[in-house]
Amino acid sequence: MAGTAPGAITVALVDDYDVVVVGVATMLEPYRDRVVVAELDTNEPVKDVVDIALYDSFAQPESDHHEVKTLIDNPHARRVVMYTANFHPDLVAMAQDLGVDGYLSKALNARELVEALESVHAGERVISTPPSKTFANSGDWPGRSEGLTHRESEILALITQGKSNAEVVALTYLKPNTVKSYIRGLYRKIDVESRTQAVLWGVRHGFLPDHRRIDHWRGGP
Amino acid sequence: MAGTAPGAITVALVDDYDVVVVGVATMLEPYRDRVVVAELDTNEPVKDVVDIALYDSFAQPESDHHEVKTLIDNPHARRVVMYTANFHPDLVAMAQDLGVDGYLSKALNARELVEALESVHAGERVISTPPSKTFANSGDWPGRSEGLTHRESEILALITQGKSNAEVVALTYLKPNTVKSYIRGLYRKIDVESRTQAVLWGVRHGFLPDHRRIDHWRGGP
DNA sequence: CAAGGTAACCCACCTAGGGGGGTGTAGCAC
DNA sequence: GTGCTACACCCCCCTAGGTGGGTTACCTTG
Repeated sequence: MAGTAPGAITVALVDDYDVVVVGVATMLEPYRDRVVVAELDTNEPVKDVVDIALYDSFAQPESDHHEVKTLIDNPHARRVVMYTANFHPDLVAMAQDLGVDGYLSKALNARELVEALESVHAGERVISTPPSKTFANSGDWPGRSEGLTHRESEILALITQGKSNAEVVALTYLKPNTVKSYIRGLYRKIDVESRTQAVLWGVRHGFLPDHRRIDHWRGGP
Repeated sequence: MAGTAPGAITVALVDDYDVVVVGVATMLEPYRDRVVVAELDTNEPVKDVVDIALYDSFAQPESDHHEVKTLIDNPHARRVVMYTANFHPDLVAMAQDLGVDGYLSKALNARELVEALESVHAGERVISTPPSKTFANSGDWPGRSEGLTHRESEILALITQGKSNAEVVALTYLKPNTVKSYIRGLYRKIDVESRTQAVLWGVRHGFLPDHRRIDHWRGGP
């Protein structure tokens, strides 16, 4: 990262997909005097202590709170903030129980996100209100340029990881029929007629995780 | 390719999988004074005229005779020989109707293969007798080192190309139940529990075609 | 304001795919 | 010979996955 602004909040983006990480980083770029993305090179072990670890929930076992727990227990991150589009009550409750310092919506625009991060940094616990608006300005995700929505991409990512419908249901907190609807929709968009073909499309379009986000937070240096 | 032996038969190996091509080439290496693999760099267009194009049927639309037709029509190959493990009567008949100069079994060992190629080169039409022995000494195929049999690999390759069971049946001239048996067997061997996971295993283990074998035979220079 | 997109959900229906067993052949190794 | 494996085939059974229709609600855009 280029010259760290003195006094700026340092943030580590935690996500398995480089596109997503880069997307959020780009979104925050204009505010680099207030928020600096310190940990972008996600394949390197965590070197320094950051002010905030921003855990992006894209295509991730959202019910798997181990990862968030790992972050919270890790002294390299002073605060831990969830950054998600999913506001299922169970998820919000779980995150708060774990002790996250923020639960921020992907519907926030860059300015709002920066403000929320500053509040968290100041010691506040910030919980976004459930969104119900689109994530048009919330970074990037694989498949976006091909016309897939955030949700569709998320589900395709899970499928491309070899997950079954039942697993996708468990991970997204959606209903089985809803998951099926999304799958059908995305099949049409990417022009395939089976799950295996969708997986192949996925691996060719960056839907395989580029790394395991949490690895370098486990057993630090 | 190293120094071409004068008088040796030149052979082009036609297959989508580099491992397979390399495997056959290695098998023929000891006989380089009699048979020289001239077209190994499969991503290059066909430069010269070869004596024989050896069409390896691994994981290929075997019913799709367009490819063989393309070879036969191409002046860069003096003779066209099928090299296959599949001796379904329809396939043999089809190949002969198309006018192939040989239909050779993968069960042949290197010496036998060389002799057969020499016979073809001399003007004979050589049709191997149905094998009913294993292909232990017939080159290489993806997944071999992981303990998959030739058939299992072939079917996994087709699945990894996004084919349905019905398509695999059509392509291999096997019965639906047989295909299912193989699939179940290979799931156990590679330790997966769904088709999508098998596809992912496949892409990670070289089951995606490295190129389209027939491309450089179409519309030559 | 209407139209269009997105999100979340619902139902009934059907078949492809996967799980469990089984048969017989042949060749290879001991 | 006995055992082992590869190959090819068979049966029944069941559920995951895929298809074709919906609904409601919200927000954005023309």
